[in-house]
Amino acid sequence: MVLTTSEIEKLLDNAKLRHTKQRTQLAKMLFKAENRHFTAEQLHKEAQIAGHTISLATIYNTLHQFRRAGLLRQVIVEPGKVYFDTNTEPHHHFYIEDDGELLDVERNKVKISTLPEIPKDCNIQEMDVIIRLRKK
Amino acid sequence: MVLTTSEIEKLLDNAKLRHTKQRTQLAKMLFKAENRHFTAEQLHKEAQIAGHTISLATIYNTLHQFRRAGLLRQVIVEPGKVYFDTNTEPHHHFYIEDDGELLDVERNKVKISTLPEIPKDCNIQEMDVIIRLRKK
DNA sequence: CTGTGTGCAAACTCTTTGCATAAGT
DNA sequence: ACTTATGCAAAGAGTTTGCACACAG
Repeated sequence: MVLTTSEIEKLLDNAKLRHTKQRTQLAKMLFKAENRHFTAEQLHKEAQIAGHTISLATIYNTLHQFRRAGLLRQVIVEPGKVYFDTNTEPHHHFYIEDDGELLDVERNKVKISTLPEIPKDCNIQEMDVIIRLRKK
Repeated sequence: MVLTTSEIEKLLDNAKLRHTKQRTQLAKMLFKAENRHFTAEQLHKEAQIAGHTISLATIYNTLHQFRRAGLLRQVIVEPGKVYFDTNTEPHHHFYIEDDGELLDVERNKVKISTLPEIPKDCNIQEMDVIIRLRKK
């Protein structure tokens, strides 16, 4: 996203979320830089290293609030671990299994020319393409 | 798969797994019918309804043994839940979010004409396409 | 017999929840 | 003041593991 501090404040306003210390700190960590992928645990560690006081529970709460506000997306690539992605545009992923790293793949880099017939009475909600990689 | 009892016995032989009561019962539940998708929990319930005596731990152990033997595949579509799939051919999935149901999509029904550049020093391990559906 | 498999319960990991306290507006 | 957010610890879901006993070869 790469937003400025004042843009981040607008983001919170739009989401009708109070500008608390923790929320603002997390928002800055997430949206001041390029798109990123992370787990709650990773973000927690990172916040602590940055010297912020924030509990893991608050990280989870905040991430879900951001997700509901459309600022984050969940990516499921491994059992028992939820990744979050600051890129909310439709796109795909590389997943490097060796070290659990997620990389964005722009949507137009994967051309899907044929789609299967969708079961009647269903709508497509989303389409995930995960290309699993192993290091040589 | 739709195998006969004797084919299932060969399956276990090839995987170098003893023909124990529980293992054989599970193998029959899984491979005597068409391809299916299920969680360990679901399979456990089903086994109990069928009157089999088998613990959840043994279900997990057996599923992982089958997976190592290449008889099953894992599919990750939801946080905190692992689905298994008896279809080990490369293929894709519909996931009906409303009721947690997985459906196979044959590989040739999804034509991918362009692929992104793979990071150097990596190989494609697998490619998952999950089409998430919602009921109207 | 010998070694592997099984069931149970306990442990573990990740995530969510309840509740008292703290902070925002 | 009033309301919402936070932190902690406890609870929860799904899965894995350790160990004594049971069973297959």
